[in-house]
Amino acid sequence: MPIKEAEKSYDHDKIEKKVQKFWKEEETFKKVNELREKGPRYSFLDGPPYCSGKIHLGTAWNKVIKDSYLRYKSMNGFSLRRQAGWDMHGLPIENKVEHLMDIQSKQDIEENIGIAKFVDKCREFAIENKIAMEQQFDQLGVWMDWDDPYMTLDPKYMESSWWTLKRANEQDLLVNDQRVISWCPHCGTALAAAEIEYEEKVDPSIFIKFPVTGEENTYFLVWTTTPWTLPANLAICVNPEFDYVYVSKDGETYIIAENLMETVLGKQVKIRRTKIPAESEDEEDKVIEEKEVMYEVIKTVKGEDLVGMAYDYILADEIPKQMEFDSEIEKVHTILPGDHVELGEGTGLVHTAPGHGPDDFEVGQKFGLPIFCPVGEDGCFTEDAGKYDGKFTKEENDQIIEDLQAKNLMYRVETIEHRYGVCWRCKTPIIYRATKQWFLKVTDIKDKMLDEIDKVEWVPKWAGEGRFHDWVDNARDWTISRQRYWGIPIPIWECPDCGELKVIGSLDELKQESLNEINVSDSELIHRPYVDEVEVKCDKCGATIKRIPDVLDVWIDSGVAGWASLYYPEEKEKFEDWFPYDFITEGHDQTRGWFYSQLGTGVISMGKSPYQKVLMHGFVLDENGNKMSKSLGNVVSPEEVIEKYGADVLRFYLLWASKPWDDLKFVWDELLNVNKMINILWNVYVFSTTYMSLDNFNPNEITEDDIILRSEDKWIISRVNSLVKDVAEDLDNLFFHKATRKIYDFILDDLSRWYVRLIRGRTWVESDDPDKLGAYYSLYTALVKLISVLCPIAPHVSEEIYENLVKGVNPEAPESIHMLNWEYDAEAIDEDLEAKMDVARQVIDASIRARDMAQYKLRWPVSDITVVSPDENALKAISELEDIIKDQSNTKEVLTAAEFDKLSFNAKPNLKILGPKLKGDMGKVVKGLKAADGNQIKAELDANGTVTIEGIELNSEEVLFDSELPDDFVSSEFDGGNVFVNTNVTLEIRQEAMARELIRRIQDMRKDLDLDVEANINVDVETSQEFKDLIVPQSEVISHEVRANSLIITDTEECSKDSKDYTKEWDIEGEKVIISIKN
RNA sequence: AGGCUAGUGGCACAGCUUGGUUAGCGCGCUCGGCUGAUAACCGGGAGGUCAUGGGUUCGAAUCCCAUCUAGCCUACCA
Repeated sequence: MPIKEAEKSYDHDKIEKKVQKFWKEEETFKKVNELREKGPRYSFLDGPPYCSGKIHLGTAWNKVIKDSYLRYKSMNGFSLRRQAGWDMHGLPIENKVEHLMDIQSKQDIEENIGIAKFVDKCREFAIENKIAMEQQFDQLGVWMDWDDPYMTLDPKYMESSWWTLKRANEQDLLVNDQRVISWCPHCGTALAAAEIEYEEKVDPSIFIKFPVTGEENTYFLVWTTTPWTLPANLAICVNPEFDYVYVSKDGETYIIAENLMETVLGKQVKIRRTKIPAESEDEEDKVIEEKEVMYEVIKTVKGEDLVGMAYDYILADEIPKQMEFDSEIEKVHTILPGDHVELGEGTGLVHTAPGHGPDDFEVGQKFGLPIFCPVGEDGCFTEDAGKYDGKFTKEENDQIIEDLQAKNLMYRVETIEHRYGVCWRCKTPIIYRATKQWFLKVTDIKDKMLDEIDKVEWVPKWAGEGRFHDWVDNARDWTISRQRYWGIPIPIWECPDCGELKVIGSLDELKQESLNEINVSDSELIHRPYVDEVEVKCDKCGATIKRIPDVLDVWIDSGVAGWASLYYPEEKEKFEDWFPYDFITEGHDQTRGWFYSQLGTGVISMGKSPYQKVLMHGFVLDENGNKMSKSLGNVVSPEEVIEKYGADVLRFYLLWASKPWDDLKFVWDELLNVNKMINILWNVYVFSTTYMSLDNFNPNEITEDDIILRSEDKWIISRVNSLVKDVAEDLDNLFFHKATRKIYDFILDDLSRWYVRLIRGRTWVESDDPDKLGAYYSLYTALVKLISVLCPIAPHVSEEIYENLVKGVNPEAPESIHMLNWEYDAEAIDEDLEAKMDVARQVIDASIRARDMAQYKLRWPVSDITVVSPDENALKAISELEDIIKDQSNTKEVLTAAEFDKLSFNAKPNLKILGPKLKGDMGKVVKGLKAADGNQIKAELDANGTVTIEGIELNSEEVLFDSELPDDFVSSEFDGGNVFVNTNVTLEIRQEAMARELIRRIQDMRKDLDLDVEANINVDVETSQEFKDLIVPQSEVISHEVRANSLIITDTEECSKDSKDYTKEWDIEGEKVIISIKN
């Protein structure tokens, strides 16, 4: 089968659909994997995207990096595991389902809908979303094992996470503790640090007067932005090191940190200046200064002097519970020392509510304060809050302020704009609550985690060394319990009587331990609510015990993917083959997410990091550098791009536009560049197939004897092999931007703009000319190599070209381009030749530039050009590639020289030196130099170092030269020297030039007629006697170039033409020329 | 408040590791050319205080310090 002529234009939609259909029907992905089965393993783990239903450009980028890299690895012979992963549990889905089912609260779920139904809905929703996203990835041409993915809702996956918790418990890393944690009042659950986002929020900023017990009109000034925590206030902290002042103002005394006094109370002394104009000019204006003291400092004490003082609780009437504490516990409502108190904001006296702040909690524990938290899981005050019972915390801010104002305990009320934490999904501002939660004691394994980070190879380096290291270093214990429904149930059964824990590590274990009969599927059994019903026996006291009701933080779900996706430890074989992973890659948001959760659970389960190399990639931003978000309305969807330009263009663009670890500004105009590149590749392909199919070219039937390879042929073959080599290096380093930019430059510069241009003439030759076949062969080789480099990145268009170019002529060829090995021919690389070609190109560019500036048409030949360069290697390159230069510069001869001897020089005196030296004799020398032949003077100076003018000896410093080009020359610079073009038009040149002019017009007319490239024509030309004489000697050339069977050139008078022929009248260099053609 | 990253013509980027001609490329703009790859190509031109300020050096886009701006991450912003 021969090479087929390609479709004239690049239709991405048609090609990509066709290729994807081919992959599906032929199960190409599977076959490629089988092909590499025996190769060395390269293990990769897909970070599971959350099943939100829609992928965005960031997700697309992520998968494109993975896909391109893995396709490359596969071509290098590695056996891969390309299992897709899906993150399918968690609050985001619960929130969406709540929305769909119009659910308002947890109570709704538990009492009206039922957990079973709610969980079912969540499962259904997650699976629907997964399917939708699969299609989107598929459209991108991402090759992953979509049929056998790992899913966090898979019971076999989930039991692995149970095992991890069991491991944690064995190492005493699993603890239940009362602590103050972040809490989402809407979702009614604890949140981990990773689940909190920050937004600008406006909150009250109030200064409260806490009356000092037993001292009339004396107050501690305290600042807070959360009035709703005041009902839980149990103490005030001061820093024992700081100085505090007693200030008397408006009849009251305030205690405040000295450094913050003026910030809060204002300037202590105000100065008013009154100017009294002077009465006469001799006197100066009088200024009267009046000092007004706003308040007075009575005394200064150290913070530690305040410690132990008591204050009257400010909401004593509203909250009876508070007064119980007051009477029972000594430290309640007193001043306590705290090193955490700083002077950045506030008053230096910190309102302390152990139930509402992590620091406060610690202080409370230290001094034996009760952990008083009169707020329920819905964010509403409880009975303990007395007057405020049942009200939502944040909404009660105003009421509390009002109550305090009524008691005259408010010093000042303002608002403040600051960043405040919100729930990552429902955007509700979080509150701090003291609750009992389950924790992984990350603080105990932190050192090990930090060690492991150092062993991992990070790309870029700062991702691990800076960012991630910092995050882990600052990590607190990980709150893993969630008071929700759709998640992995925490496998802890706790005995209410003796407190004994039983942590179940697998489904089998659960079934064995269960006291109930189990008659539901594994998938149901391992989810709520079924697992809640399973009762087991307490190992210690024998009591029948139930599971704690919480589910796991979803970050655990994905954190355990390394072994859970391999069903370890229930299954061992695959685990041993693939764990730990050679490579993972995710966005920089995953520093605190997946990179962290895997490392934590990995150290707990395996004692090491599950990954060995990490590429941390950037974010896709809009063209202004802003994050794409629905609220800004600047989101560009991958589908939109694919529809306009296709998946290959998008894929290439994503890897080309920025360094992988930098953020990527998505700019539509830039996409056009890539689109253009692919179009040009396609044009080269069309160009190739047009001639190759015409000549029935079959590369497999060519032997060395059939072809002649010119320098440019060897050059392009060398270049393409260099490309393969260089791109491999870049891809190995994960420098996708460098790899794609090299490919881009190769297609545009080397292949299209240079090589195709060089060989254009040769493709016009008919018959099996070895020179033409040499061009075909080289072009073919270059194209096939090129697509094999391109195919990991733009897999569709490469496959399409491969199908025709390779499979079309070789039935034995692998059935997909993705089955090729990544190879290059080191022997074919000739760096010396590549360097020489660079010189030749520059010379040609320079000569064209020179002609262009002189408005000497390139179409007209010149008799010679002279390349002048001091660099011998450059001159050598030029003579070696002389034919190319001749052809492309349209010159009959290429001369080289170290110096251009046709330059004429005019000598002139160096006035700066000669002026002072000669004085009166200057005139003579000026005249003499002007009259003399500059060239002669230069020669003499070069030879002797001196020259004598009018009897005066001058040295080379004293004479300057202007160089002058002869009229017939134009010149232009290139990197290594100058090119001089001889533009003298001889008769011969004029003849050839006019022939070219004529040819150009006939070609133009052929095009008008839309003739086939190979069609023959008959041409009549009528023109003046003079013009006829110029072109007749060129008849043969003209006929050949325009494929004319006959060419009749006549004087105007003799003319008689057939009116049916296509006839056009032209003006060529002032001559009237009438051309008729017929085919 | 701390950490990380970045700031180079209108736009998007390279160069910075290892200091050294006239800071480079593409797009865009503009003027001109070419015409059998033509939705292509070639040439000329305008357009840059390399964020700012210091320092080191014979010499700084590049190294150092400080500042500003932006993005991200973090924080016990009470």
